[in-house]
Amino acid sequence: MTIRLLLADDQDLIRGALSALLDLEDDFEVVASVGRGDEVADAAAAHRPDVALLDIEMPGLDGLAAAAVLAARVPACRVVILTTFGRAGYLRRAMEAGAVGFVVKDAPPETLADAIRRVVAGERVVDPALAAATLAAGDSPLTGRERDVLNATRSGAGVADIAARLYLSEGTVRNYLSAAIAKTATRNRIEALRVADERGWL
Amino acid sequence: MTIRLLLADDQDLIRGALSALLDLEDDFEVVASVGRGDEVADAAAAHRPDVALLDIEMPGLDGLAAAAVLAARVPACRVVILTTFGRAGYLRRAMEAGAVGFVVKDAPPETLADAIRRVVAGERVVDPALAAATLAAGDSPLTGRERDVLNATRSGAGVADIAARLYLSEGTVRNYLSAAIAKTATRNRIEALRVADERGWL
DNA sequence: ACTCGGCCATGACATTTGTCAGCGGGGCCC
DNA sequence: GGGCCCCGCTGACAAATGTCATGGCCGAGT
Repeated sequence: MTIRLLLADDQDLIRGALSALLDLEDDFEVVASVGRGDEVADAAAAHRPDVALLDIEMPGLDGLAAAAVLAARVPACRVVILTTFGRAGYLRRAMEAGAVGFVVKDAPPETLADAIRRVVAGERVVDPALAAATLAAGDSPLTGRERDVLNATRSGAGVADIAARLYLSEGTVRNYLSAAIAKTATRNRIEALRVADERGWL
Repeated sequence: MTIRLLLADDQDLIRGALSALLDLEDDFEVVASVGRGDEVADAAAAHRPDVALLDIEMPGLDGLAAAAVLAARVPACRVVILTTFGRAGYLRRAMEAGAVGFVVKDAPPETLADAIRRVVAGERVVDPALAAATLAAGDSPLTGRERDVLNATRSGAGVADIAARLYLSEGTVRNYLSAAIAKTATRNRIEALRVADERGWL
């Protein structure tokens, strides 16, 4: 019985290469391959893969969101997240989105095939080290608004810009920023953003 | 006549996948595969590849530096940079380092094989759009110190920290930062860092 | 009913950051 | 020698940022 796969990654070359790699295995068949998150669900509905391999960074819809849509629309299809970054927050969010596997791109090549087979067998597959890190990072102490404001900081915008974009007063924005800085135990917004990012508190 | 290839990418899975992809071509043979920049030159010396495919982000030595070393130690080996980011500065630096090809990872899969063959034939291969962007970005107007200070900003450190790290007065640091902000036509250090990054002014 | 927490805001304050003008020293090139 | 530019510094000022106290409005839980 061959395992039908869907591949989603925004980098064409990587997608092609992964496809080539997976095709080397006799029991795998790549039945669909897309480059945007918002094409995942349609492709899965059309081709009925057993497993969807989703990258996180994708245009349209990120892999985590795509996983959630997929779980709702094509529940028979198991989701494995395949990403560059073994960030704690990604893993947590992937699990919440219904993924059953999580593989980082610097794992040895056999890992992927192995993970796919185990997922099909009903197991959950996660790198143990990453799982530990995720637990260590704990839940995000940031409130929704604090997250919003921190995220808006990413572009380098000033308080005024953020306030405008979020329809808040400037003072409020500064307050949230201050709270975020306190909770991350840093000394300014950019450090706060960096550690919140690392901890997956986004 | 088969073309001998060396593959350097820090992500095992990607390296394996690319290897699989390239092996599909009858005239290619992957003779070496490494995961660190500082292993490139030795591997090339040992296996005498015709073409080295180097990723930029690598531990030990980045792909650009590795290209320079390779050009000096194994001049017969042509260098193709294979990277995620089609950033103007990368291309410029790649060319300065002696690379003859530059392929981005979201190019269509055939592009890579094509680029390799053309490089072997003596051509230079660069995405035209990227080449144009690189010319548009122009040479860096930043002075050495301005670069240093901007780079130190990356971690999110404040003026005082940067001054300490660079053995400068705080006022001087602020002046350089101000100059960098002016030259990038932005409004604060973090925007300045972002655009300088994009333009390859590092 | 009461409390707690998130949300949004204000005002006041200290600190940091960005800008500007100006100084001296050195290297390079005409 | 005289320009020119980079380097490094200072001092002064305006603007942005971070902190704190305080208040009101909600919804969820006890």
